[in-house]
Amino acid sequence: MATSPADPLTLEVVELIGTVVARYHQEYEEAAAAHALTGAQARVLGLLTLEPTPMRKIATKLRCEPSNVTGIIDRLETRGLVERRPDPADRRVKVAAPTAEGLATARRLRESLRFAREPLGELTDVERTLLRDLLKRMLGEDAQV
Amino acid sequence: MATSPADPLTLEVVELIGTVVARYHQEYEEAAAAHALTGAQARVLGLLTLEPTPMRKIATKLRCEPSNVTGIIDRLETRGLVERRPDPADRRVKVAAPTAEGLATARRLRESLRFAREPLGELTDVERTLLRDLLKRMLGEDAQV
DNA sequence: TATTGTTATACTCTATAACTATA
DNA sequence: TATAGTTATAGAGTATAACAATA
Repeated sequence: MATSPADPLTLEVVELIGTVVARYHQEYEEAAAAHALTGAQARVLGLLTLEPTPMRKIATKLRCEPSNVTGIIDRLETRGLVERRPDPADRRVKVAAPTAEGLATARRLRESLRFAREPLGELTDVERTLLRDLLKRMLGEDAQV
Repeated sequence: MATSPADPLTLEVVELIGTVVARYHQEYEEAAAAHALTGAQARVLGLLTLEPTPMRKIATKLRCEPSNVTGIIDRLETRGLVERRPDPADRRVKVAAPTAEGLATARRLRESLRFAREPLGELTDVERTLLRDLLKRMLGEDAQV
């Protein structure tokens, strides 16, 4: 507690972060909608492009109940963007994996996410490095998604 | 376009911002849930504590359709946190305003939002000032919510 | 005629609980 | 027994379209 909750500087930074969060979300949803995806569908598809993932693990990463994942994958599968594969090692497990079309959609989606790339263009390399280090320290050692 | 999309430093900062966004949202939803509110309800209640607001204007600020606001205000009103007031100047307009209990709930909610206040405690005043200025430049002149 | 708010409808996301098939 | 995934159910947020009251 080095800082009082009412510290004006801290409150200003908190508000700025709130603005960043709002803008980020807005752009993400818009980019997803431009590909006829919901935000949740886009997030899951993005996850799967990193690595085909069992249903249960998707739920853990999304911090939601496993029953929700069933529906999201259902809808992505209906669209031909994802498929369920059996796990040879454990027949209870179903591994969700992107199709070729799913990979292509995810790539286009990623490229359309201008946010934080365009605004960062306003900064110099030195400033970006500074920002990176400040965010890292703010997030602590465990700064993984 | 001063920066290539593939610039590793930029990508790292984008990822860090993504982490901040994810953590911020998670904490916001948890804080809202701790007060038996959904995220949308908490956001609207927070808005109204700044200023009683016509339904239409709430929709604009939330960037959603006016029909959605009806439901959100309905639920807040049922809980006794918000009330609809007629606008003397235009009888079509209904102004949503927080009740005394709504104001108290909003204040407790605000105080429970530790995010970005606690992590910022890791930084010195100089660093916080630096972070503020970088975020401001990143967001541009129109850095309003 | 245009605008404000509401209703009706449909879809998605969400959690909870019960179910199945495996382990 | 325990675990992975699903189904059923209900509540909430969302958009669209049609509507009543008012401007």
